[in-house]
Amino acid sequence: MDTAERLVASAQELLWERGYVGTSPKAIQERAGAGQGSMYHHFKGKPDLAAAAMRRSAAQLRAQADAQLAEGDTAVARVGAYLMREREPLRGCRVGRMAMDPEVIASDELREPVRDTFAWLRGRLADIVADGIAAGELRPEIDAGDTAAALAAVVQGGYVLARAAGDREPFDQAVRGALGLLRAAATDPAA
Amino acid sequence: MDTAERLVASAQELLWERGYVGTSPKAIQERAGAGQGSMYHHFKGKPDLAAAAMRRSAAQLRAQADAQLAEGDTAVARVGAYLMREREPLRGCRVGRMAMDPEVIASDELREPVRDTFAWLRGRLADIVADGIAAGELRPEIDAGDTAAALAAVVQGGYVLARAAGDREPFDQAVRGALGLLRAAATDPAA
DNA sequence: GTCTATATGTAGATAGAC
DNA sequence: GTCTATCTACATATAGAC
Repeated sequence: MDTAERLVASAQELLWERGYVGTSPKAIQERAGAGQGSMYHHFKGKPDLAAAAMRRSAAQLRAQADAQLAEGDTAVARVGAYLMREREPLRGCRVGRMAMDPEVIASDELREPVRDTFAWLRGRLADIVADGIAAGELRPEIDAGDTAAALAAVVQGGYVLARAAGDREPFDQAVRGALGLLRAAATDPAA
Repeated sequence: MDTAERLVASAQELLWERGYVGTSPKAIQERAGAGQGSMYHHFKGKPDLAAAAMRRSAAQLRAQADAQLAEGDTAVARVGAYLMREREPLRGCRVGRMAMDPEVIASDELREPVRDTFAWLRGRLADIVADGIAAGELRPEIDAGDTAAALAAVVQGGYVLARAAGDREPFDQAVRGALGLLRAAATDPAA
């Protein structure tokens, strides 16, 4: 891995752990084993490096989610594969975390990967729920877009609950609870 | 409002907007119209003032939620009153936001009000869902604790989605979606 | 490409006068 | 109780040598 790659990887880790405001160029350099001059040679400054790191994290998260959402043959199974995937709730979401940062939200360039990631995720989930309704698996009373937003929100909010508790259990409860509610919305809840 | 109160109120606002790491003592003083010496006279330092501000915000949030959760006579109505209450999704949750801050999570004193707030909220929601199941309003297949965690998570995650999008709509979709799923878990979904 | 030197501002606090 | 002075460290760069 060359220096520029190490800087991006270090920035990804630190942004995940400490957010944008809490991450200094110096800390990134130290973690990457690179000097000041080196960082400013490869990147224009902190916002530039952070944007590269966030685009990378967003792409990785999307690839991961894409694989999980393809697992299973029913809507409930596919959503379940996404919800129940192995996570580290106490670390939070490396993309969602950025949405709470005022400087990220204030900058179009920094907010873009975050916005696109969740817009894409909600769209994918909405398609799966809509397919489930069309196939007669899910009750037609539920709205596909609203349900998709709720499912995406449960994961993001689960991170908040787990970190607040200092314990992963609330996260696990939240995703189990969401899946339980989705099963209740099936035309045959016993399935 | 005396100086100490103004300092706490200013700290509450800034912690909400910028988080713990992003809030400086100087910024708090300026917003409160107080000098350095004044702040260090009333509080031991930034962590001490922040802890006071967070306890205040936690108490206010809890009082608000307590009122909403008492509205209505069925479980679905009470949860609905809580979910659909007027909020400002783009500002995020002033308590939940703190859970993403590494320095808050690392300090027992700072994390305490956040932990207690969500433990209390999940408990209240779980009681309401359990009552709904006991009354025959909600299907017994759903777990009260898991469902409560999912409902609390939807609100917190809704903030993330709205801020990511730069638009309140995903928040509104998420709470509507959660309520729709809860209605589907009613023994009489048409009600 | 990487290094060291330098610069300006802020973070977070202490000391002591008033 | 509040003010001003002072302090050490860090944030975020730029300049120019190697």
